[in-house]
Amino acid sequence: MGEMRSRDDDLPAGCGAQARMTRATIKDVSRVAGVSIKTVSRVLNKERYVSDDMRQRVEEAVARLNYHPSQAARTLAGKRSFQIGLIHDNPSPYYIFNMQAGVGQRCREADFRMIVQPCDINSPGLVDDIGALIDQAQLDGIIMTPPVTDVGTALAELFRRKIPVVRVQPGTDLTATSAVYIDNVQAADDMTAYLISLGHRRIGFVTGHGNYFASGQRLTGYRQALQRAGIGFDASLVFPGQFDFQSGIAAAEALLALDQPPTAIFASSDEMAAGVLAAVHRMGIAVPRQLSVAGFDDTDLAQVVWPALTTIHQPIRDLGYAAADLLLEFGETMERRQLPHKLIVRGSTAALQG
Amino acid sequence: MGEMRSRDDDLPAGCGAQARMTRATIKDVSRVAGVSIKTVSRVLNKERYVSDDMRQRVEEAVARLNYHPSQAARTLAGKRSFQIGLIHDNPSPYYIFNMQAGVGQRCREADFRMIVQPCDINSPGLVDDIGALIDQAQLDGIIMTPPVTDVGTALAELFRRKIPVVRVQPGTDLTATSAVYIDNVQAADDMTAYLISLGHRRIGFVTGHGNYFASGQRLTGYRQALQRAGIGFDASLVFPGQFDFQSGIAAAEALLALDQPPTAIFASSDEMAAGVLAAVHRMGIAVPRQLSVAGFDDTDLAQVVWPALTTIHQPIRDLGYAAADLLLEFGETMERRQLPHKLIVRGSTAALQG
DNA sequence: TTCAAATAAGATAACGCTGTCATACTGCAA
DNA sequence: TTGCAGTATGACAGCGTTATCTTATTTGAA
Repeated sequence: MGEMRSRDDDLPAGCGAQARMTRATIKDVSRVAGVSIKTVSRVLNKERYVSDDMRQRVEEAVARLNYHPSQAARTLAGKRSFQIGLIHDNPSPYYIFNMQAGVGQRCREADFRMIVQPCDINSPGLVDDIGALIDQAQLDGIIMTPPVTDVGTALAELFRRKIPVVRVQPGTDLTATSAVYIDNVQAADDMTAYLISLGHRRIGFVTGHGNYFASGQRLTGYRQALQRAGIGFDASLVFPGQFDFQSGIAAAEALLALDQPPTAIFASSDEMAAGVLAAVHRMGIAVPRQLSVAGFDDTDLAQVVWPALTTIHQPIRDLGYAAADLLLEFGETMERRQLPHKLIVRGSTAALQG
Repeated sequence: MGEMRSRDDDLPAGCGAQARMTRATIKDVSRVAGVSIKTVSRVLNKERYVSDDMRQRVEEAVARLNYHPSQAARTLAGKRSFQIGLIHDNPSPYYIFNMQAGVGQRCREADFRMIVQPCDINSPGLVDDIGALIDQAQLDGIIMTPPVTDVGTALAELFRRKIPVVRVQPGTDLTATSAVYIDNVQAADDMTAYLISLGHRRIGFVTGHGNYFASGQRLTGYRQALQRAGIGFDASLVFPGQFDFQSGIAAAEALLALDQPPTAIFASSDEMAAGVLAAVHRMGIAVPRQLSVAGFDDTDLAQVVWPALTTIHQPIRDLGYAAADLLLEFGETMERRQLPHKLIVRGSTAALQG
């Protein structure tokens, strides 16, 4: 493997003090501003005890030289790296994209950098990989998304290293770290109650993947709403899915083959709801006239299928922003933040036809 | 703003040589292995002129101490940072997710790290942001995706810094940097020819966003196939889209309102094809019986709408992998790599009904 | 043999910052 | 007037690596 070639091979030979284009350093800034290196450092780090005069001179020099501090040098010399890690094992582009967008925005505001690390919760090397990441990058904090949030060995490793952690929608050890989350139980309850309000009594439910605690929480919400409405729980109306499109197809086929098929199907992800729609289209069943379909998440997908999905909006980007915010504002101090979900009504649900 | 709290505040007081949990350094390794620091460095960097004996002793010590070199120290001391940047201004989660996956995989193989930097091509600060990123992180190379690929000022800045660059699907200055790409003209030609082979003569075309050169290339391919088949080009069949869902809806409404509506619509993105499907469903037109619809990209979307889209598979993940590969293998040396696309036939297209 | 080149290892100086300590100058209460 | 807290600046030693130079030792061709 050749790897990268050196970049400084084209110097005009034989010229000692040639004006090489080289990055400005803090030393250059201090010289131009006529102050000490330490004073420049103070200004850069917004420390106290710097006179306005100094601050201004430094800032001018920084601007003039277009100086940007070396991340590496700061990390090496200081106790902080200004980097946080986002660890995920999530196959959904939509989820990851928005999570990154939220975390990334908060990082940018604080001049932090986000290091994204995909992983595999079934890999035996998971814990080592996380440890290596923290060691190598000297991370100041970690954000985890489900289902990595609930891998005990990984959590233990993080505690061992005493690194601040924020988990998004954790399922276990709820009080062990800071966390941001939505109320999945209430959200599923809301959707189920909405379907009931449309007159539906037999409501199919497609669960999510067993690795995700949210799956169980959503099922709980579904049962809770049924109970409140005095509708008996019928286990045959619950189909175990995996959050994916194929699960939705399988669920629709199974549920609609029942003797008493449901008049509405609530899938606990938009992907699965899209699967339900596809299967149902193939069978020639009209949505929402003959069957109401609801999803969960409000991904891009929800607006792109036909008919557009009634679903629960999960503020993924905001969750990411909040997670980073907790990390940057509170560090090790435990803090929890619940964000609001929202029922979004679109064309895939309708009142039960007489 | 409190920012992160210090992490070393919980030392049991009054204990000098307390066994603080602290990262192993190269010095520790050298001591344990009984060799010099430099020899450890040589082994770590796979340099020549190290005896097998030494190598083994060092490797054992590394494993025993669970040592991971400090990224920061390496970057500061060396000429390389083992980091490359991925710069994008792309709103598509699917595209970004897969691009990151490809680049990320190649990086992992080479023990490099990927820094993802979203940007805004219309922001006046674009060039400065890119410069700051390179300075701060001391990047060894840059990968750019469309449409940032074709921002002249940004390119100029990269040249000024003499940093290796690989562009994905560039539209301008084709020979200025290394590049990976697919043959958009041929791909659109393939799809158009396929539709023609199904008997279609009036084929609507929905173009992509003007910022992307691929948009024009796909239109060229469409015209090329028509011409070869002896079908006259009808400008009224071409609808200007923006690559998004709404464009597809608008396109379908416009094209199907023509006196002589098309029997097939080729949208140059899956999103737009999904929009066409949605509009068409609403109008009660059956796909593919009454109208064939084709997309481009083969995103997740293509298999999740109904009917599933006939589309061109664009190997986004592979493009990312190839881009990183070019960067790591060739550095500044110019290199180009064209990847194959593939026509994927699914349920949204059918032979023209007599 | 004999000496240059290839091989193998170490000592030590950077790299560009931050932390710590020292220094000096301000007030302002005693 | 003294002194002491608060304010403002600088000198200098690291941080954990790699680069450069130096010092053996071995190899191989003349």
